[in-house]
Formats: sequence, C-alpha cells, structure tokens
Amino acid sequence: MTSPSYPRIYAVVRRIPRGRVASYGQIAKLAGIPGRARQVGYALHALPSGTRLPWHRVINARGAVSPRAHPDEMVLQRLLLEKEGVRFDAGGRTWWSRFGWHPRTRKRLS
DNA sequence: TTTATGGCTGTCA
DNA sequence: ATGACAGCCATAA
Repeated sequence: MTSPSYPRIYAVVRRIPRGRVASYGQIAKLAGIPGRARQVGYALHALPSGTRLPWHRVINARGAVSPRAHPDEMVLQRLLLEKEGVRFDAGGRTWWSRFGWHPRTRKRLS
C-alpha cells in the first residue's frame, strides 16, 4: 500500500502541544508505524528549513535531545524547548512525567 | 542490485 | 550508570 509514512509522522508531530515533548518511538507508534523510530528521525531530518513543524519537541527515549551530526542543531533544539518551558537536568534530560506528551485516545481517523 | 549509514529502542553484561 | 548488540527499514551512493 505504499502508505507514505512521512505525512503521517508530520501530522503526529504537529499535534504535540507547546511545552511538551514526545519520543521518536512514540511518534512512530502514533503514526501507525511502530518500530520505525529511526525513520521518524529521518523524516524530521528531511524537513525544509522554513517548516513550522515542532520537530524540536521530538527527543529520544532517554528523555534527552539526541546527538546529531551538527552540534548546532542539537543546541538549538534544546534552546527552543527551554524557551517553551521545558526544563532539563544537569544531564540534559527532561521529565517525562511532567513534560511528556500524553495524547488522548486517538483512533486513526483514516 | 548490494552496502553502508542513520536525530532510535530495548535488552543484557 | 555505561557500553555493546541486535532488530527496524528508508535513503543515498
């Protein structure tokens, strides 16, 4: 079925409210492609520069900003999150219990 | 086509 | 806690 996963991923990411964060795995699952967290990362990496997608609200399962090829992006991501009120500890990790995104019972609207 | 590489994740030592 | 391994599979070369 050639289901384009990128649009789905983007659709899910777009729902993350301000001041909240979600993990790649969570996004993948909500997008209907569980187990493809890596592809979520790819999809976000492929975003155009002028995007309004809150890609910075997506972090890894450890609750920290994932180290990327360009250190600047990593810093920017954390900066944007802190700007929204998300706080990190000394280890650069955040609290899922507090800033984690808790989506409601969402059945796929297909 | 085959290989290599990833903005990941979970498990085990 | 950290580090190594193994699955997952889309993209690029």
